[in-house]
Amino acid sequence: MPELPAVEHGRRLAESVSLNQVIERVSCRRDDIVFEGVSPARIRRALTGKRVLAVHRKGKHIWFELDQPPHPLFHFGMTGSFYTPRSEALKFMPHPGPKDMNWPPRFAKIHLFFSNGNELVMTNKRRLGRIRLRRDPENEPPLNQLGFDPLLNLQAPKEFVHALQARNAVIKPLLMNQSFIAGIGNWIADEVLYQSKIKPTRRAGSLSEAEARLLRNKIKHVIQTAVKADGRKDHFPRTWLYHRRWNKNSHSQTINGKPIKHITLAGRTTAWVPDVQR
DNA sequence: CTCAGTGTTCAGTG
DNA sequence: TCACTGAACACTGA
Repeated sequence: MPELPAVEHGRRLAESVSLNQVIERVSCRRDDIVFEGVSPARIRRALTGKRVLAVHRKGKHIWFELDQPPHPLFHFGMTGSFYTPRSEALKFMPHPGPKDMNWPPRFAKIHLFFSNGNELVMTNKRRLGRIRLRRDPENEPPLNQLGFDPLLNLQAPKEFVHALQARNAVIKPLLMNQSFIAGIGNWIADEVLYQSKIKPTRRAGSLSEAEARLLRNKIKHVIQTAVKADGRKDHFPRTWLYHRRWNKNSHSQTINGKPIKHITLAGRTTAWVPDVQR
């Protein structure tokens, strides 16, 4: 599910059920991939009886600030999500068991029970997500390796222009480089380049100041708009490439009738519009 | 049966 | 150090 807007949606959901609550019970099974070697016993010991003081996000990472370390960090990978018993999205979650048994959802990796009766589950279908424990999350990997978060700390235009001009990298992979900017993934990179009229194979250092400024503003615009849509992608503006990028047949086109081309960059499918992007 | 996918990391190369 | 590529991870759904 997750680039920055979807992760922020998850953060808000988690905050809404857990803020100032005590974690009364933790249910999880051993999973040495998702829990990165942390045993169920250690997770339970770290979380049970602790109070949630805040739920933070940087880039695509979420972490709970507890009243006592270590603090849990969550990364969704490509297929992770938070759910509560009242999540709308649960209706679309298939479950192999009898009907009306969609709680906890399929692929649940950790299930938290709070003192106010609320519950929160993190699912992870493909197991590319991670749940970690850190004593000082912001000053340890992976959080301290992240670049600036474009929702919380977007660079000033001048700084951003200079940061781009200092790089020889291809612009699209650079936008997805989490140590440069934290939170942009495949579809947002394509969207902001399309809206900025910049060809995804351009070198960052080749952008004019005007292009770099426009790109910065589109990053801000796309992310803020997607965050406001709060998980409802059908609320994204109809002009966005997003709605049409997945159709990979040779006739796919934008809302204005411009052909959409698909190439591979940095191992990822890249949708772009040659008539618009230079 | 094959393959791509809203992600990340690591090894190998230049 | 920087930059790029490909493979690996893991598994569902088209």
